Amino acid sequence: MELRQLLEEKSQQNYLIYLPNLSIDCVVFGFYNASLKVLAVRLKGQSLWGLPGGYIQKEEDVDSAANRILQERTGAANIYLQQFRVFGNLNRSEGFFEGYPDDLWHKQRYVSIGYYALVNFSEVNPVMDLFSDACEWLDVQDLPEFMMDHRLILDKALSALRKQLNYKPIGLSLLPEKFTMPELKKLYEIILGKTLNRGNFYRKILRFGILEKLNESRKGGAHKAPDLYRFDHIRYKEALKNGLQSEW
Amino acid sequence: MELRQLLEEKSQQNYLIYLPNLSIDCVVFGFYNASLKVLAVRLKGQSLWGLPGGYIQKEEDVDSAANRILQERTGAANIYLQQFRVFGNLNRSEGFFEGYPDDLWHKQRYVSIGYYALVNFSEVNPVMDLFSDACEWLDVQDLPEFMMDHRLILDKALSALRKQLNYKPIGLSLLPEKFTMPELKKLYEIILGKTLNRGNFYRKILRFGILEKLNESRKGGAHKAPDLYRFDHIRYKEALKNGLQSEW
DNA sequence: TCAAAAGTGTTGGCCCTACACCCATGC
DNA sequence: GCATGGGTGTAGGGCCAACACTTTTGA
Repeated sequence: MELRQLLEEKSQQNYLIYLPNLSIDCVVFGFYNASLKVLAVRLKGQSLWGLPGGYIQKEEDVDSAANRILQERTGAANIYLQQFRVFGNLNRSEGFFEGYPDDLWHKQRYVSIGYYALVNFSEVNPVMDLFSDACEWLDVQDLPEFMMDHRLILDKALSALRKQLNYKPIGLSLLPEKFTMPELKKLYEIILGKTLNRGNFYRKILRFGILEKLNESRKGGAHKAPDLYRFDHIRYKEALKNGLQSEW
Repeated sequence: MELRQLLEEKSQQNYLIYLPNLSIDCVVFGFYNASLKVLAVRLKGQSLWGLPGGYIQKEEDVDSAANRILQERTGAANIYLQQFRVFGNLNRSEGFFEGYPDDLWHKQRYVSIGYYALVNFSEVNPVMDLFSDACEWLDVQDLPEFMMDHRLILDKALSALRKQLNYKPIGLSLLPEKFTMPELKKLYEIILGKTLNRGNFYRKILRFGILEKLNESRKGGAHKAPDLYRFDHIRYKEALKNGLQSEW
């Protein structure tokens, strides 16, 4: 079915179910093949990509709404989800639904609450919905054009994530159960957008005391087999709560 | 006039002017008499205090709305204003307008966008509005009970501010033009909730390179007269943009 | 002259940088 | 063996905490 017809059919119903003028946009990060990925959707018949998003039910907490929206898209529950910013400029979706009737639900002015999520790539199955004809992982290093201000939202999410590296551990939600130091280092490097010194990274990460070294190594690749680690979940959660870095 | 009558009169009008279900709450910090203050209002005939807040006009950016609301309350423009979090729980104002008609504007479910502001205490004149019978500075160390979830919002603002100390300079908006090191140290101590070592604080702050030492001292107090400093605005703004502390 | 506050000096330890050096592996 | 990447060692500098010392002021 065509997008226009679908939107107009849903429009009336949405006014009854959801809070008006409010939306949620999710920036879902995954890590795969030594690169950072973002979940993106493409509306039927459109060329531009967008972030997965949705609306808040009239009788639903905002955080619950974000969780629900994410679960619909990924099939995964209990995802690490972090509200990071509100996008409330008047003109942020200007002209996007031009030609559609003015009372169309989707043509409202939206104040959007931005969340970012960190997920284990292999546990996620991107799910399309009625309005989209694509829901895929895109590489953060090589992004196509996005609709409305979704590229801005993505950039702000990345910079919020980058800030978080300075006082919280990361990786438990993004990496598989077992991983190597070079993989963890690569993750940091991609988020930060710069290369790090190997030895110094090893020592700094180990000093955090959130890693457990396993008696195994990742065989099979060329060259020396790197040691495998996993996170100590208890210490990791403590570090999440108490913060890592030097404070006043 | 009584609160109820006032609210009911404004109610209809508000539906025309503002976006429904959305509000803004401002945590306005000031520094005076060696203690941290917060601007609070009290609704007519109510015992509990609340944060100054307001609504977003249908044709207004969210950030502009926050600025407008603050200017109405403080008379000051160009205030340092920072969005820090959305409060979107369903039950956050539960029962507050019990007994009022269900279609009252103020009885809606609100998703509130939290901002904190840093202002120069002496440049602010707290302004009451129609609905309140008090608008005052309260001491952060000695707070009364607040309505709804406003105490939570205040606490989250403080902790956001505390986090900001780790990567941004502070003080330009809170202190007078000229100030002493003990005053700046006191400001940090109050925000952080702990005492700092004098010598180490001096050196660390000076190393930031955002202070200019003046050839004056604050005479008049007992004991040795402390040197006066002021911020180098150019370097201060650079530090605000680039961040201060150690990063990856 | 004395107490209290402001300002400066000093010491040891830790972390950070940079780089060098080994080790393991596939070709 | 050799190139490549993984893991560890090390030397120098800077920041940090803690504490001691000096200076300045009003009473």
